[in-house]
Amino acid sequence: MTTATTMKIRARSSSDKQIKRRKLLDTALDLFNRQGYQGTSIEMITEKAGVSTGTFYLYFKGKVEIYQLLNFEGNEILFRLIEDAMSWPGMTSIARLSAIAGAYYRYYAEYPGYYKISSILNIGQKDFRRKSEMQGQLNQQANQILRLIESVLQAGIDNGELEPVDTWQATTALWGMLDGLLILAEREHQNLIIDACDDFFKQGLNILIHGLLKRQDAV
Amino acid sequence: MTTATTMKIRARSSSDKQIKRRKLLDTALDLFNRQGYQGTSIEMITEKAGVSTGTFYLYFKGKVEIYQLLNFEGNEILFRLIEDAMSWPGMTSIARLSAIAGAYYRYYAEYPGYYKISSILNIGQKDFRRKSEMQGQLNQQANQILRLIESVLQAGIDNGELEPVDTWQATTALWGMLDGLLILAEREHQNLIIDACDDFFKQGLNILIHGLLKRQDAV
Amino acid sequence: MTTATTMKIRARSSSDKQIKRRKLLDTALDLFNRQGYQGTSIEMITEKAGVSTGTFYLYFKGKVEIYQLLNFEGNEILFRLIEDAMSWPGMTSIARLSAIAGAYYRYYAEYPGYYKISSILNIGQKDFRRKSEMQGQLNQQANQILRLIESVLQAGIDNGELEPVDTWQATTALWGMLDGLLILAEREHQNLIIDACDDFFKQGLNILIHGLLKRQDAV
Amino acid sequence: MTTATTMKIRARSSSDKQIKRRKLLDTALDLFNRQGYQGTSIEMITEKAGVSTGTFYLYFKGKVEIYQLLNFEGNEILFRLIEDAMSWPGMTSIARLSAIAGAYYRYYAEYPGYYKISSILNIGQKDFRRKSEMQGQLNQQANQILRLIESVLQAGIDNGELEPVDTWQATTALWGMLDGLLILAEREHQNLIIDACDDFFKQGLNILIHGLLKRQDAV
DNA sequence: TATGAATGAGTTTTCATTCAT
DNA sequence: AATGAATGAAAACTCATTCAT
Repeated sequence: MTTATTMKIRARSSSDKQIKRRKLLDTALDLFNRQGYQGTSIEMITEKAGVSTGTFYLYFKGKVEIYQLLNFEGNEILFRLIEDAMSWPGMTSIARLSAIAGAYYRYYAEYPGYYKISSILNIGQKDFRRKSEMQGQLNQQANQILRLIESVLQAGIDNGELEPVDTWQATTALWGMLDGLLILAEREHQNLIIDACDDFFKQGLNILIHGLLKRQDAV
Repeated sequence: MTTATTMKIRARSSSDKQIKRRKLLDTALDLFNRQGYQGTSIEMITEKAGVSTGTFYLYFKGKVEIYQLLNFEGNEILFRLIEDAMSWPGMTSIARLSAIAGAYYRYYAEYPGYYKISSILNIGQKDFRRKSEMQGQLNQQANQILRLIESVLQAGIDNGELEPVDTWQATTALWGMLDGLLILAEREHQNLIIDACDDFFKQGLNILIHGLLKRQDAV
Repeated sequence: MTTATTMKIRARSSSDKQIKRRKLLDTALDLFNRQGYQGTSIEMITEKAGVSTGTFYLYFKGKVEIYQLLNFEGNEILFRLIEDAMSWPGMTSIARLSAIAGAYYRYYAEYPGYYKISSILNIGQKDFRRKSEMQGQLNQQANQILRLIESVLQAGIDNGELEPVDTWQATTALWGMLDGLLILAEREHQNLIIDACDDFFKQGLNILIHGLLKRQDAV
Repeated sequence: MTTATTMKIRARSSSDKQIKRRKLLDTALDLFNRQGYQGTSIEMITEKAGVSTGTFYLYFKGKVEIYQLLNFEGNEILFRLIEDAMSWPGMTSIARLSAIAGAYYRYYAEYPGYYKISSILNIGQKDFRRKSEMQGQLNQQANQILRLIESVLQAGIDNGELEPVDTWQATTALWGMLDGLLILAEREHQNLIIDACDDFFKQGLNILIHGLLKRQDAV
């Protein structure tokens, strides 16, 4: 029993395990962002996290799983940010939509690592052919968010703030636009065309919301 | 003695070579769409195209090159569609914007393969670190399109149709939104939530354009 | 539970690893000798060594590295043989030169594998263009040997045994001649012309040394 | 029959063929020197020589053959140089040996391309396993040269100029030494240690010949 | 639990040679 | 005689995953 000093400490308690697991997740997130999914090997992750290759497989089924778990986490963060932004009573629907957009932007700005792996990176679809149980969960999460927005739009229509549009269409439109703005922002940012991301996003949102306001003319 | 279109024919004339080249490009496009970039091997492409491995390298420098060439082609198609859509004299700026969006939608609907490899797929960034000569061209192409839109917006502002907004911001906003809509459409389409893509896209655009029209109120 | 020397054993201890590493080095040396550098593939080495392809890369960076390591080892053996041969006190310079030659011959005779890869084989220069860190070390080793000989010649001149010739020229001459003799011996040996290599080498050396002795007439 | 202007001219006459053949040989020699044997592809040779890939195989059986033919040519040149150097009547044996060495040096200095492919470059032996008919001829040539030297030594011994040594041993010794000197010269030349190759070679030869002169003492 | 050596299928790419034209 | 498109068997190297310890 004299190995204590040099050997790596085993995760005896459940919290030790959690710490190790977290470390692996964080390291993977960082590397997926920097090197891409394909460009990140398990060995890179484990080495940087200070564990052995084999240990990785004690915590995760494989490379795909850890990637999907990170996406899951990201979606949860985003969902919570959006919920928080909408939780103040007495907001108008427009203000709520604005808050949702703001939350998405915060997610993009404050959790770029999570944002980027879901939107920018993409995996050779082959990897996902089989293990799709979690993929289902991921889609569910995305849907939850959309449903939240839809409910806000519905409320806005109900109280006369907004035009009576098809709520699901308007929801996807809104979300798609926000998404598109961020993707473009990200893309152009790298090309140094956009510097003030913040403004860029607000301006886009502004135009969009005006389009939803009542008293608009048809094309 | 007509060789017709059967395989295993030696490409003697330059047009034979063009046909073979096209076959390879088309096959690659198909596979990139189905399996992703990383998930598609040279062998898959050549086997499906009915040529040997070596032949591939007779026509292309490597996997990266064929991928970039396909992107280039896609961008060209899109650019031409947009130009065509705008080429009618006597259109209002609003109508022109509408036409641009319509062209983008047509691109998405009629050339889904091209659309998908540029927007949906993404490559392990590593592969593109070095060979960036063509990458430069690709960025230029994307820019050309944005500049086109910007000029339309500017014209709309000049003739009083549109609010005097920052044209570059509005351009990126518009494009980003269109992009985002299509991405979402694509994503949701797979989940079978959206069936009438067409309507969905039009509705989104409608909302957007109203936001740009004059006489809008500020948030 | 002694694992003995059977294959397919996991190298747990560091000495196990050393054994496996050695096995790979020895196998490579053998194959380089028999098939040449280009004619030897990694697969040949690993198959003969009883490990998988991947294992090779666990121990060496690549084919070039293992080749250079073998050259390095060979040079070290030669250097040690020469040092040993000269280490007896009270030898005349002539005797020392003779001992050096003898050591070189021993190297040729007892470590033919090492001898051959450095002198006979040659690599497609392309492979060595870049990775030259070790190549530098290899050149240094070769130089060390030449400097050793030079010092012996200098001593011989200083004590009047030898003609006062340019020591560096004489050194390279001596070494080149030894080298040439062995190369010819090797070449002819394959053609079965020379059987008594030993004598052949001694005779050559004899002639050479007489040329260096004092009291010689000029041509 | 209107293709005359643009098409490449066919080798109608036998001399046309010879010219094309020579061009291929010369180009190959140049490239083998610069890129090494493995580093030179048939395509490189044909492109530089201005013919098509297929044409190469009209003139040569393959890559190995052209390499061996070049070696053959080189040996012939060397043999003729040596013959020429010895052809003057009334030379002493010592002078003849000196002349042979000079001829070898001239070969090295004036036909470096030929010299280098035979001594410095080497081929993965695998390539030579089968096609050894020509290899036999090459060995014969080398032998011819050695026999020539042997006859000179014999004459020198017969007329009392030289010690009565074993002529074959002395021959191989002499030749091996010359060879070794040039190899070292070449090697060190690249490392910039030797600048005056000429002197270096003469000095080595000088030492050697003195060793063969009569009235030498035994070791 | 934890390790990390071992695996081997899989990938991109090269090139001597062939053969239809 | 000449072409050059086509071939396909290598080759070097990678890496997710396994499993003996």
